[in-house]
Amino acid sequence: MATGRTHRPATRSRGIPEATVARLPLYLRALTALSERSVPTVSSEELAAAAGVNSAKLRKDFSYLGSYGTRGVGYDVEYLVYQISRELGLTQDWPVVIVGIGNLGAALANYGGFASRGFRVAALIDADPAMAGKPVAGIPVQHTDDLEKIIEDNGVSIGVIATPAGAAQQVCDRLVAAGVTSILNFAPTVLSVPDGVDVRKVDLSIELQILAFHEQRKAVEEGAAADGSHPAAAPREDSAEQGPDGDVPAVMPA
Amino acid sequence: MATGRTHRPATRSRGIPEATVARLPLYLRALTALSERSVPTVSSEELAAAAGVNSAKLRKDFSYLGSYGTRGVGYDVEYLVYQISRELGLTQDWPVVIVGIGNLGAALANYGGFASRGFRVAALIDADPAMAGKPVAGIPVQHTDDLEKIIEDNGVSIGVIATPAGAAQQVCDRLVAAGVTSILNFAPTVLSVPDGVDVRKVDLSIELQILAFHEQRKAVEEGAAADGSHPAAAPREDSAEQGPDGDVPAVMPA
DNA sequence: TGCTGTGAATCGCTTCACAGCC
DNA sequence: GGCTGTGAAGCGATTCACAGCA
Repeated sequence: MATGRTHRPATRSRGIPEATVARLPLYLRALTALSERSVPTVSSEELAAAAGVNSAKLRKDFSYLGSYGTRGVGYDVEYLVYQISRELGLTQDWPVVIVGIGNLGAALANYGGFASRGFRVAALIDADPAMAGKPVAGIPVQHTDDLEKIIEDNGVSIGVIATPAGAAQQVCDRLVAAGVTSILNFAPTVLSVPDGVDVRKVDLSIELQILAFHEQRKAVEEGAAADGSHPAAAPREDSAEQGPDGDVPAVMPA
Repeated sequence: MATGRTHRPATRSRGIPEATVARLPLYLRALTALSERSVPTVSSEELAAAAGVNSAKLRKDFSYLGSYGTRGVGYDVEYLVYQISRELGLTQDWPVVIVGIGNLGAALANYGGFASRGFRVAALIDADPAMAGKPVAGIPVQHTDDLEKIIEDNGVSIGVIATPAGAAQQVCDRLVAAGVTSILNFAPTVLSVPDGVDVRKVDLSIELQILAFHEQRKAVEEGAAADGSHPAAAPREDSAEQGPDGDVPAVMPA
Protein backbone atom coordinates (compact mmCIF):
# COMPACT_ATOMS: atom_id res chain seq x y z
CA MET A 1 0.00 0.00 0.00
CA ALA A 2 1.15 3.35 -0.36
CA THR A 3 -1.66 5.58 -0.66
CA GLY A 4 0.05 8.44 0.92
CA ARG A 5 -1.86 11.23 -0.60
CA THR A 6 -0.39 14.59 -0.62
CA HIS A 7 -1.92 16.19 -3.59
CA ARG A 8 0.42 18.93 -4.37
CA PRO A 9 0.20 21.27 -7.29
CA ALA A 10 3.05 19.43 -8.83
CA THR A 11 4.21 22.21 -11.04
CA ARG A 12 6.56 24.63 -9.44
CA SER A 13 8.24 27.76 -10.53
CA ARG A 14 10.83 26.17 -12.75
CA GLY A 15 8.36 23.48 -13.66
CA ILE A 16 7.43 22.70 -17.20
CA PRO A 17 3.76 21.79 -17.54
CA GLU A 18 3.19 18.06 -17.80
CA ALA A 19 1.29 18.47 -21.00
CA THR A 20 4.31 20.19 -22.47
CA VAL A 21 6.71 17.50 -21.27
CA ALA A 22 4.54 14.92 -22.96
CA ARG A 23 4.86 16.72 -26.26
CA LEU A 24 8.59 17.30 -26.17
CA PRO A 25 9.35 13.79 -27.43
CA LEU A 26 7.04 14.45 -30.34
CA TYR A 27 8.86 17.62 -31.27
CA LEU A 28 12.16 15.88 -30.82
CA ARG A 29 11.18 13.18 -33.25
CA ALA A 30 10.07 15.67 -35.86
CA LEU A 31 13.22 17.70 -35.37
CA THR A 32 15.42 14.65 -35.67
CA ALA A 33 13.81 13.86 -39.00
CA LEU A 34 14.49 17.41 -40.19
CA SER A 35 18.01 17.18 -38.90
CA GLU A 36 18.62 14.05 -40.93
CA ARG A 37 17.46 15.87 -43.99
CA SER A 38 19.87 18.66 -43.08
CA VAL A 39 17.16 21.25 -42.77
CA PRO A 40 18.77 24.14 -40.90
CA THR A 41 15.79 26.01 -39.54
CA VAL A 42 12.09 25.48 -39.16
CA SER A 43 9.15 27.72 -38.35
CA SER A 44 6.69 26.99 -35.60
CA GLU A 45 4.07 26.44 -38.24
CA GLU A 46 6.06 23.81 -40.11
CA LEU A 47 7.29 22.00 -37.05
CA ALA A 48 3.83 22.01 -35.53
CA ALA A 49 2.42 20.40 -38.65
CA ALA A 50 5.11 17.71 -38.54
CA ALA A 51 4.40 16.99 -34.91
CA GLY A 52 0.65 17.09 -35.30
CA VAL A 53 -0.10 19.99 -33.01
CA ASN A 54 -0.98 23.61 -33.65
CA SER A 55 1.65 26.28 -33.81
CA ALA A 56 0.44 28.38 -30.90
CA LYS A 57 0.73 25.40 -28.62
CA LEU A 58 4.18 24.62 -29.89
CA ARG A 59 5.42 28.16 -29.37
CA LYS A 60 3.97 28.22 -25.89
CA ASP A 61 5.64 24.90 -25.15
CA PHE A 62 9.00 26.16 -26.32
CA SER A 63 8.59 29.32 -24.34
CA TYR A 64 8.78 27.21 -21.19
CA LEU A 65 12.20 26.01 -22.24
CA GLY A 66 13.50 29.46 -23.03
CA SER A 67 13.74 31.70 -26.03
CA TYR A 68 15.39 29.46 -28.54
CA GLY A 69 13.88 30.88 -31.69
CA THR A 70 14.63 33.84 -33.89
CA ARG A 71 11.80 36.20 -34.75
CA GLY A 72 11.16 36.45 -38.41
CA VAL A 73 13.13 33.27 -39.03
CA GLY A 74 12.19 30.29 -36.92
CA TYR A 75 14.09 27.76 -34.85
CA ASP A 76 17.53 26.34 -35.44
CA VAL A 77 16.96 22.62 -35.83
CA GLU A 78 20.20 21.33 -34.36
CA TYR A 79 20.12 23.67 -31.44
CA LEU A 80 16.56 22.75 -30.61
CA VAL A 81 17.34 19.05 -30.84
CA TYR A 82 20.05 19.56 -28.31
CA GLN A 83 17.97 21.68 -25.97
CA ILE A 84 15.04 19.31 -25.94
CA SER A 85 17.28 16.28 -25.52
CA ARG A 86 18.92 17.94 -22.59
CA GLU A 87 15.61 18.92 -21.05
CA LEU A 88 14.32 15.38 -21.36
CA GLY A 89 17.46 13.97 -19.86
CA LEU A 90 18.44 12.13 -22.99
CA THR A 91 21.99 13.33 -23.06
CA GLN A 92 22.70 10.59 -20.62
CA ASP A 93 22.15 6.91 -21.06
CA TRP A 94 19.35 5.26 -19.14
CA PRO A 95 19.72 1.58 -18.40
CA VAL A 96 16.33 -0.13 -18.49
CA VAL A 97 15.22 -3.57 -17.42
CA ILE A 98 12.28 -5.38 -18.93
CA VAL A 99 10.52 -7.84 -16.68
CA GLY A 100 8.32 -10.46 -18.25
CA ILE A 101 9.66 -11.79 -21.51
CA GLY A 102 6.53 -13.11 -23.13
CA ASN A 103 5.34 -12.00 -26.51
CA LEU A 104 5.15 -8.41 -25.47
CA GLY A 105 8.38 -8.35 -23.51
CA ALA A 106 10.19 -9.84 -26.48
CA ALA A 107 8.64 -7.27 -28.77
CA LEU A 108 9.82 -4.53 -26.47
CA ALA A 109 13.30 -5.97 -26.29
CA ASN A 110 13.45 -6.00 -30.06
CA TYR A 111 12.02 -2.56 -30.42
CA GLY A 112 14.64 -0.38 -32.02
CA GLY A 113 13.27 2.84 -30.63
CA PHE A 114 14.54 1.78 -27.27
CA ALA A 115 18.17 1.85 -27.99
CA SER A 116 18.07 4.70 -30.39
CA ARG A 117 17.36 7.48 -28.00
CA GLY A 118 19.16 7.42 -24.72
CA PHE A 119 17.86 4.10 -23.52
CA ARG A 120 19.72 0.86 -23.20
CA VAL A 121 18.17 -2.48 -22.39
CA ALA A 122 20.40 -3.49 -19.52
CA ALA A 123 18.66 -6.76 -18.77
CA LEU A 124 15.72 -9.00 -19.50
CA ILE A 125 14.12 -10.79 -16.59
CA ASP A 126 11.58 -13.58 -16.53
CA ALA A 127 10.13 -15.89 -13.91
CA ASP A 128 10.26 -18.95 -16.13
CA PRO A 129 13.42 -20.97 -15.40
CA ALA A 130 13.20 -22.42 -18.89
CA MET A 131 13.79 -18.97 -20.32
CA ALA A 132 16.94 -18.35 -18.32
CA GLY A 133 19.96 -18.02 -20.50
CA LYS A 134 18.02 -17.93 -23.71
CA PRO A 135 18.91 -14.85 -25.68
CA VAL A 136 16.15 -12.50 -26.80
CA ALA A 137 17.15 -9.66 -29.04
CA GLY A 138 20.69 -10.70 -28.34
CA ILE A 139 20.35 -10.33 -24.61
CA PRO A 140 20.27 -13.39 -22.35
CA VAL A 141 17.18 -13.65 -20.19
CA GLN A 142 17.87 -13.79 -16.48
CA HIS A 143 15.78 -15.26 -13.74
CA THR A 144 13.59 -13.22 -11.44
CA ASP A 145 15.52 -14.47 -8.45
CA ASP A 146 18.35 -12.19 -9.39
CA LEU A 147 16.19 -9.13 -9.93
CA GLU A 148 17.55 -7.11 -7.06
CA LYS A 149 21.15 -7.84 -7.92
CA ILE A 150 20.60 -6.94 -11.56
CA ILE A 151 19.01 -3.63 -10.67
CA GLU A 152 21.78 -2.71 -8.33
CA ASP A 153 24.66 -3.89 -10.46
CA ASN A 154 23.41 -1.92 -13.43
CA GLY A 155 22.25 1.14 -11.59
CA VAL A 156 18.82 0.79 -13.15
CA SER A 157 16.23 3.38 -12.27
CA ILE A 158 13.68 2.67 -15.01
CA GLY A 159 11.83 -0.60 -15.18
CA VAL A 160 9.35 -1.93 -17.71
CA ILE A 161 6.74 -4.41 -16.52
CA ALA A 162 5.41 -6.74 -19.19
CA THR A 163 4.30 -9.58 -16.96
CA PRO A 164 0.80 -10.99 -16.58
CA ALA A 165 -1.46 -8.82 -14.45
CA GLY A 166 -1.24 -11.14 -11.49
CA ALA A 167 2.49 -10.78 -11.12
CA ALA A 168 2.76 -7.07 -11.80
CA GLN A 169 2.32 -5.66 -8.31
CA GLN A 170 4.79 -8.08 -6.83
CA VAL A 171 7.35 -7.34 -9.51
CA CYS A 172 6.71 -3.66 -9.05
CA ASP A 173 7.32 -3.89 -5.32
CA ARG A 174 10.60 -5.68 -5.85
CA LEU A 175 11.74 -3.21 -8.48
CA VAL A 176 10.95 -0.29 -6.22
CA ALA A 177 12.59 -1.90 -3.22
CA ALA A 178 15.70 -2.44 -5.32
CA GLY A 179 15.84 1.22 -6.28
CA VAL A 180 13.78 1.67 -9.42
CA THR A 181 11.93 4.98 -9.35
CA SER A 182 10.23 5.03 -12.74
CA ILE A 183 8.03 2.29 -14.09
CA LEU A 184 6.39 1.74 -17.43
CA ASN A 185 3.58 -0.70 -16.85
CA PHE A 186 2.08 -2.80 -19.62
CA ALA A 187 0.18 -5.10 -17.31
CA PRO A 188 -3.51 -4.36 -17.03
CA THR A 189 -3.46 -3.50 -13.34
CA VAL A 190 -3.31 -0.44 -11.20
CA LEU A 191 0.02 -0.43 -9.43
CA SER A 192 0.53 1.00 -5.96
CA VAL A 193 3.84 2.65 -5.44
CA PRO A 194 5.30 4.85 -2.76
CA ASP A 195 5.69 8.56 -3.18
CA GLY A 196 8.54 9.53 -5.40
CA VAL A 197 8.01 6.71 -7.85
CA ASP A 198 6.53 7.52 -11.25
CA VAL A 199 4.31 5.05 -13.01
CA ARG A 200 3.07 5.36 -16.54
CA LYS A 201 0.81 2.76 -17.96
CA VAL A 202 0.15 1.53 -21.43
CA ASP A 203 -3.02 -0.41 -21.68
CA LEU A 204 -4.14 -1.93 -24.90
CA SER A 205 -7.57 -2.90 -23.95
CA ILE A 206 -8.30 0.50 -22.48
CA GLU A 207 -7.27 2.15 -25.72
CA LEU A 208 -9.51 -0.13 -27.69
CA GLN A 209 -12.42 0.49 -25.38
CA ILE A 210 -12.05 4.22 -25.81
CA LEU A 211 -12.07 3.77 -29.55
CA ALA A 212 -15.13 1.56 -29.27
CA PHE A 213 -16.92 4.28 -27.37
CA HIS A 214 -16.33 6.78 -30.15
CA GLU A 215 -17.06 4.21 -32.79
CA GLN A 216 -20.39 3.42 -31.22
CA ARG A 217 -21.23 7.04 -30.97
CA LYS A 218 -20.53 7.51 -34.64
CA ALA A 219 -22.91 4.68 -35.42
CA VAL A 220 -25.62 6.21 -33.31
CA GLU A 221 -25.08 9.52 -34.94
CA GLU A 222 -25.41 8.16 -38.38
CA GLY A 223 -28.78 7.39 -37.05
CA ALA A 224 -31.01 5.14 -38.99
CA ALA A 225 -28.15 3.38 -40.65
CA ALA A 226 -29.67 0.36 -42.23
CA ASP A 227 -28.43 -2.63 -40.41
CA GLY A 228 -26.21 -2.97 -37.46
CA SER A 229 -25.72 -6.14 -35.58
CA HIS A 230 -26.74 -4.44 -32.42
CA PRO A 231 -29.28 -1.71 -32.15
CA ALA A 232 -28.09 0.53 -29.42
CA ALA A 233 -30.59 0.54 -26.65
CA ALA A 234 -30.38 4.13 -25.75
CA PRO A 235 -31.84 6.50 -28.25
CA ARG A 236 -29.88 9.27 -26.71
CA GLU A 237 -29.57 12.24 -28.83
CA ASP A 238 -26.07 13.38 -28.60
CA SER A 239 -24.56 14.80 -31.61
CA ALA A 240 -21.06 15.27 -30.48
CA GLU A 241 -19.24 14.58 -33.59
CA GLN A 242 -15.77 13.96 -32.85
CA GLY A 243 -13.95 16.10 -30.53
CA PRO A 244 -12.18 19.00 -32.05
CA ASP A 245 -8.91 17.55 -31.43
CA GLY A 246 -7.07 17.28 -28.46
CA ASP A 247 -4.36 15.05 -27.99
CA VAL A 248 -3.21 14.61 -24.56
CA PRO A 249 -0.97 12.37 -22.71
CA ALA A 250 -1.15 10.65 -19.49
CA VAL A 251 0.82 11.62 -16.56
CA MET A 252 0.78 9.69 -13.45
CA PRO A 253 2.61 11.72 -11.05
CA ALA A 254 3.76 9.72 -8.29
CA MET B 1 -3.64 15.74 -45.39
CA ALA B 2 -6.90 16.48 -44.21
CA THR B 3 -6.84 19.17 -41.84
CA GLY B 4 -10.36 20.13 -42.30
CA ARG B 5 -11.16 21.37 -38.91
CA THR B 6 -14.64 21.35 -37.74
CA HIS B 7 -14.20 22.25 -34.16
CA ARG B 8 -17.40 21.33 -32.62
CA PRO B 9 -18.04 22.01 -29.01
CA ALA B 10 -17.66 18.30 -28.69
CA THR B 11 -19.61 18.00 -25.56
CA ARG B 12 -23.24 18.57 -26.04
CA SER B 13 -26.09 17.91 -23.81
CA ARG B 14 -25.59 14.22 -23.32
CA GLY B 15 -21.87 14.26 -24.05
CA ILE B 16 -19.51 12.53 -21.68
CA PRO B 17 -16.18 14.31 -21.10
CA GLU B 18 -13.24 12.63 -22.77
CA ALA B 19 -11.40 12.33 -19.51
CA THR B 20 -14.33 10.43 -18.11
CA VAL B 21 -14.55 8.13 -21.11
CA ALA B 22 -10.91 7.28 -20.64
CA ARG B 23 -11.55 6.19 -17.09
CA LEU B 24 -14.61 4.08 -17.74
CA PRO B 25 -12.52 1.08 -18.83
CA LEU B 26 -10.63 1.36 -15.56
CA TYR B 27 -13.80 1.28 -13.54
CA LEU B 28 -15.10 -1.54 -15.64
CA ARG B 29 -12.04 -3.61 -14.94
CA ALA B 30 -12.27 -3.02 -11.20
CA LEU B 31 -15.99 -3.79 -11.24
CA THR B 32 -15.45 -6.98 -13.20
CA ALA B 33 -13.01 -8.15 -10.57
CA LEU B 34 -15.55 -7.41 -7.85
CA SER B 35 -18.22 -9.16 -9.82
CA GLU B 36 -16.10 -12.27 -10.09
CA ARG B 37 -15.76 -12.24 -6.33
CA SER B 38 -19.52 -11.91 -6.12
CA VAL B 39 -19.38 -8.62 -4.31
CA PRO B 40 -22.90 -7.18 -4.61
CA THR B 41 -22.34 -3.49 -3.97
CA VAL B 42 -19.45 -1.11 -3.68
CA SER B 43 -19.03 2.43 -2.41
CA SER B 44 -17.45 5.18 -4.45
CA GLU B 45 -14.59 5.18 -1.98
CA GLU B 46 -13.82 1.49 -2.39
CA LEU B 47 -14.22 1.42 -6.12
CA ALA B 48 -12.13 4.53 -6.50
CA ALA B 49 -9.31 2.92 -4.54
CA ALA B 50 -9.48 -0.17 -6.73
CA ALA B 51 -9.35 1.92 -9.87
CA GLY B 52 -6.64 4.22 -8.59
CA VAL B 53 -8.59 7.46 -8.67
CA ASN B 54 -10.20 9.58 -6.00
CA SER B 55 -13.80 9.14 -5.05
CA ALA B 56 -15.04 12.59 -5.97
CA LYS B 57 -13.80 12.12 -9.48
CA LEU B 58 -15.43 8.73 -9.71
CA ARG B 59 -18.78 10.03 -8.50
CA LYS B 60 -18.61 12.90 -10.91
CA ASP B 61 -17.77 10.50 -13.72
CA PHE B 62 -20.72 8.28 -12.90
CA SER B 63 -22.99 11.26 -12.68
CA TYR B 64 -22.49 11.77 -16.40
CA LEU B 65 -23.86 8.32 -17.04
CA GLY B 66 -26.89 8.80 -14.86
CA SER B 67 -27.84 8.17 -11.26
CA TYR B 68 -26.93 4.56 -10.88
CA GLY B 69 -26.05 4.54 -7.20
CA THR B 70 -28.05 4.39 -4.01
CA ARG B 71 -27.40 7.00 -1.35
CA GLY B 72 -26.24 5.57 1.88
CA VAL B 73 -25.41 2.29 0.18
CA GLY B 74 -23.23 2.53 -2.91
CA TYR B 75 -23.38 1.10 -6.39
CA ASP B 76 -24.75 -2.23 -7.51
CA VAL B 77 -21.79 -3.98 -9.09
CA GLU B 78 -23.59 -5.99 -11.74
CA TYR B 79 -25.78 -3.13 -12.79
CA LEU B 80 -22.85 -0.80 -13.11
CA VAL B 81 -20.88 -3.35 -15.13
CA TYR B 82 -23.75 -3.49 -17.54
CA GLN B 83 -24.25 0.25 -17.77
CA ILE B 84 -20.59 0.99 -18.37
CA SER B 85 -20.27 -1.81 -20.91
CA ARG B 86 -23.23 -0.44 -22.75
CA GLU B 87 -21.92 3.09 -22.64
CA LEU B 88 -18.58 1.95 -24.01
CA GLY B 89 -20.25 -0.02 -26.74
CA LEU B 90 -18.96 -3.34 -25.46
CA THR B 91 -22.29 -5.09 -25.58
CA GLN B 92 -21.54 -5.63 -29.21
CA ASP B 93 -18.62 -7.38 -30.75
CA TRP B 94 -16.01 -5.32 -32.54
CA PRO B 95 -14.02 -7.04 -35.24
CA VAL B 96 -10.47 -5.72 -35.29
CA VAL B 97 -7.66 -6.16 -37.79
CA ILE B 98 -4.02 -5.97 -36.88
CA VAL B 99 -1.69 -4.83 -39.61
CA GLY B 100 2.00 -5.58 -39.25
CA ILE B 101 2.69 -8.96 -37.70
CA GLY B 102 6.17 -8.47 -36.39
CA ASN B 103 7.11 -8.96 -32.78
CA LEU B 104 4.63 -6.41 -31.61
CA GLY B 105 1.81 -7.43 -33.90
CA ALA B 106 2.21 -11.03 -32.80
CA ALA B 107 2.19 -9.95 -29.18
CA LEU B 108 -1.01 -8.05 -29.79
CA ALA B 109 -2.59 -10.99 -31.57
CA ASN B 110 -1.76 -13.17 -28.61
CA TYR B 111 -2.93 -10.68 -26.07
CA GLY B 112 -5.84 -12.18 -24.22
CA GLY B 113 -7.32 -8.88 -23.23
CA PHE B 114 -8.33 -8.38 -26.80
CA ALA B 115 -10.82 -11.15 -27.08
CA SER B 116 -12.04 -10.94 -23.55
CA ARG B 117 -13.93 -7.75 -23.75
CA GLY B 118 -15.96 -7.16 -26.83
CA PHE B 119 -13.12 -7.33 -29.30
CA ARG B 120 -12.39 -10.03 -31.78
CA VAL B 121 -9.29 -10.28 -33.92
CA ALA B 122 -10.90 -10.68 -37.31
CA ALA B 123 -7.70 -10.80 -39.28
CA LEU B 124 -3.94 -10.40 -39.23
CA ILE B 125 -2.33 -8.67 -42.15
CA ASP B 126 1.31 -8.40 -43.14
CA ALA B 127 3.23 -7.20 -46.16
CA ASP B 128 5.68 -10.07 -46.10
CA PRO B 129 4.58 -12.78 -48.55
CA ALA B 130 6.53 -15.30 -46.50
CA MET B 131 4.19 -14.70 -43.59
CA ALA B 132 1.06 -15.36 -45.60
CA GLY B 133 -0.83 -18.37 -44.39
CA LYS B 134 1.30 -18.83 -41.32
CA PRO B 135 -0.88 -18.90 -38.26
CA VAL B 136 -0.19 -16.50 -35.42
CA ALA B 137 -2.26 -16.93 -32.30
CA GLY B 138 -4.24 -19.43 -34.30
CA ILE B 139 -5.15 -16.96 -36.99
CA PRO B 140 -3.61 -17.22 -40.44
CA VAL B 141 -1.76 -14.14 -41.58
CA GLN B 142 -3.06 -12.61 -44.79
CA HIS B 143 -1.25 -10.48 -47.30
CA THR B 144 -1.60 -6.72 -47.49
CA ASP B 145 -2.87 -7.01 -51.05
CA ASP B 146 -6.17 -8.23 -49.69
CA LEU B 147 -6.51 -5.54 -47.07
CA GLU B 148 -9.51 -3.82 -48.57
CA LYS B 149 -11.38 -7.03 -49.14
CA ILE B 150 -10.70 -8.22 -45.60
CA ILE B 151 -11.96 -4.98 -44.10
CA GLU B 152 -15.11 -5.05 -46.13
CA ASP B 153 -15.88 -8.73 -45.76
CA ASN B 154 -15.56 -8.54 -42.02
CA GLY B 155 -17.19 -5.18 -41.50
CA VAL B 156 -14.15 -3.98 -39.65
CA SER B 157 -14.21 -0.45 -38.31
CA ILE B 158 -11.28 -0.62 -35.92
CA GLY B 159 -7.74 -1.17 -37.13
CA VAL B 160 -4.48 -1.60 -35.26
CA ILE B 161 -1.28 -0.50 -36.94
CA ALA B 162 1.85 -2.28 -35.76
CA THR B 163 3.98 -1.77 -38.84
CA PRO B 164 7.31 0.02 -39.10
CA ALA B 165 6.97 3.79 -39.06
CA GLY B 166 7.64 4.09 -42.75
CA ALA B 167 4.66 2.01 -43.76
CA ALA B 168 2.19 3.37 -41.24
CA GLN B 169 0.72 6.28 -43.15
CA GLN B 170 0.20 4.24 -46.25
CA VAL B 171 -1.48 1.45 -44.32
CA CYS B 172 -3.56 4.03 -42.51
CA ASP B 173 -4.73 5.55 -45.77
CA ARG B 174 -5.77 2.20 -47.10
CA LEU B 175 -7.57 1.25 -43.90
CA VAL B 176 -9.47 4.50 -43.93
CA ALA B 177 -10.31 4.24 -47.60
CA ALA B 178 -11.66 0.76 -46.96
CA GLY B 179 -13.93 1.99 -44.22
CA VAL B 180 -12.01 1.87 -40.96
CA THR B 181 -12.89 4.82 -38.76
CA SER B 182 -10.89 4.12 -35.61
CA ILE B 183 -7.20 3.43 -35.51
CA LEU B 184 -4.87 2.39 -32.76
CA ASN B 185 -1.39 3.30 -33.89
CA PHE B 186 1.74 1.70 -32.47
CA ALA B 187 4.05 3.05 -35.13
CA PRO B 188 6.13 6.03 -34.06
CA THR B 189 4.63 8.44 -36.55
CA VAL B 190 1.99 11.10 -36.62
CA LEU B 191 -0.83 9.89 -38.82
CA SER B 192 -2.96 12.18 -40.93
CA VAL B 193 -6.54 11.12 -41.25
CA PRO B 194 -9.69 12.76 -42.53
CA ASP B 195 -12.32 14.16 -40.22
CA GLY B 196 -14.43 11.57 -38.61
CA VAL B 197 -11.62 9.12 -38.08
CA ASP B 198 -10.25 8.68 -34.57
CA VAL B 199 -6.64 7.88 -33.98
CA ARG B 200 -5.12 6.91 -30.69
CA LYS B 201 -1.44 6.29 -30.43
CA VAL B 202 0.68 4.20 -28.18
CA ASP B 203 4.27 5.16 -28.28
CA LEU B 204 6.85 3.38 -26.27
CA SER B 205 9.70 5.66 -26.72
CA ILE B 206 7.62 8.68 -25.86
CA GLU B 207 6.56 7.09 -22.61
CA LEU B 208 10.14 6.30 -21.75
CA GLN B 209 11.24 9.81 -22.55
CA ILE B 210 8.62 11.25 -20.25
CA LEU B 211 9.85 8.97 -17.50
CA ALA B 212 13.41 10.02 -18.19
CA PHE B 213 12.42 13.63 -17.79
CA HIS B 214 11.02 13.01 -14.35
CA GLU B 215 13.86 10.72 -13.46
CA GLN B 216 16.34 13.40 -14.32
CA ARG B 217 14.45 15.92 -12.31
CA LYS B 218 14.52 13.66 -9.28
CA ALA B 219 18.25 13.41 -9.59
CA VAL B 220 18.60 17.15 -9.78
CA GLU B 221 16.31 17.65 -6.85
CA GLU B 222 18.15 15.27 -4.63
CA GLY B 223 20.84 17.71 -5.46
CA ALA B 224 23.77 17.67 -3.18
CA ALA B 225 22.57 14.60 -1.40
CA ALA B 226 25.62 12.45 -1.20
CA ASP B 227 24.34 9.20 -2.48
CA GLY B 228 21.00 7.89 -3.45
CA SER B 229 19.69 6.82 -0.12
CA HIS B 230 15.99 7.41 0.04
CA PRO B 231 14.77 9.43 2.93
CA ALA B 232 11.45 7.77 2.46
CA ALA B 233 9.97 9.59 5.35
CA ALA B 234 9.82 13.19 4.40
CA PRO B 235 10.64 14.04 0.91
CA ARG B 236 10.30 17.67 0.25
CA GLU B 237 6.86 18.78 0.14
CA ASP B 238 7.01 19.53 -3.47
CA SER B 239 8.16 16.51 -5.21
CA ALA B 240 5.50 15.05 -7.33
CA GLU B 241 3.87 12.68 -5.00
CA GLN B 242 2.11 9.83 -6.44
CA GLY B 243 -1.13 11.08 -7.47
CA PRO B 244 -4.00 8.83 -7.19
CA ASP B 245 -3.30 8.71 -10.76
CA GLY B 246 -3.91 11.16 -13.31
CA ASP B 247 -4.25 9.50 -16.42
CA VAL B 248 -5.52 11.22 -19.36
CA PRO B 249 -5.98 10.01 -22.75
CA ALA B 250 -5.59 11.25 -26.09
CA VAL B 251 -8.15 11.60 -28.66
CA MET B 252 -6.92 12.63 -31.93
CA PRO B 253 -9.93 13.32 -33.80
CA ALA B 254 -9.32 13.65 -37.19
C1' DT C 1 7.62 41.96 -43.52
C1' DG C 2 7.61 37.62 -41.01
C1' DC C 3 7.63 34.90 -37.21
C1' DT C 4 8.52 34.39 -32.30
C1' DG C 5 7.19 35.10 -27.50
C1' DT C 6 3.58 35.92 -24.30
C1' DG C 7 -0.28 38.28 -21.58
C1' DA C 8 -5.11 37.61 -21.48
C1' DA C 9 -9.27 35.10 -22.41
C1' DT C 10 -11.23 30.72 -22.51
C1' DC C 11 -12.05 25.99 -21.94
C1' DG C 12 -12.36 21.67 -19.65
C1' DC C 13 -11.25 18.86 -15.84
C1' DT C 14 -10.67 18.27 -10.97
C1' DT C 15 -11.71 19.16 -6.35
C1' DC C 16 -14.51 20.90 -2.76
C1' DA C 17 -18.26 20.86 0.09
C1' DC C 18 -22.72 20.06 1.07
C1' DA C 19 -27.64 19.22 -0.12
C1' DG C 20 -30.51 15.28 -0.81
C1' DC C 21 -32.00 10.72 -0.18
C1' DC C 22 -31.78 5.89 1.73
C1' DG D 1 -25.63 8.13 9.90
C1' DG D 2 -23.80 7.14 5.52
C1' DC D 3 -23.02 7.76 0.88
C1' DT D 4 -24.41 9.61 -3.57
C1' DG D 5 -25.09 13.44 -6.76
C1' DT D 6 -23.86 18.01 -8.04
C1' DG D 7 -23.35 23.27 -8.06
C1' DA D 8 -19.52 26.10 -7.52
C1' DA D 9 -14.76 27.11 -6.95
C1' DG D 10 -10.18 26.18 -8.39
C1' DC D 11 -6.62 25.17 -11.74
C1' DG D 12 -4.02 23.75 -15.49
C1' DA D 13 -3.92 23.73 -20.39
C1' DT D 14 -5.23 25.65 -24.83
C1' DT D 15 -6.16 29.31 -27.81
C1' DC D 16 -6.24 33.99 -29.13
C1' DA D 17 -4.24 38.00 -30.64
C1' DC D 18 -0.78 41.12 -30.77
C1' DA D 19 3.50 43.36 -29.14
C1' DG D 20 8.34 42.92 -30.09
C1' DC D 21 12.29 41.92 -32.58
C1' DA D 22 15.31 40.26 -36.68
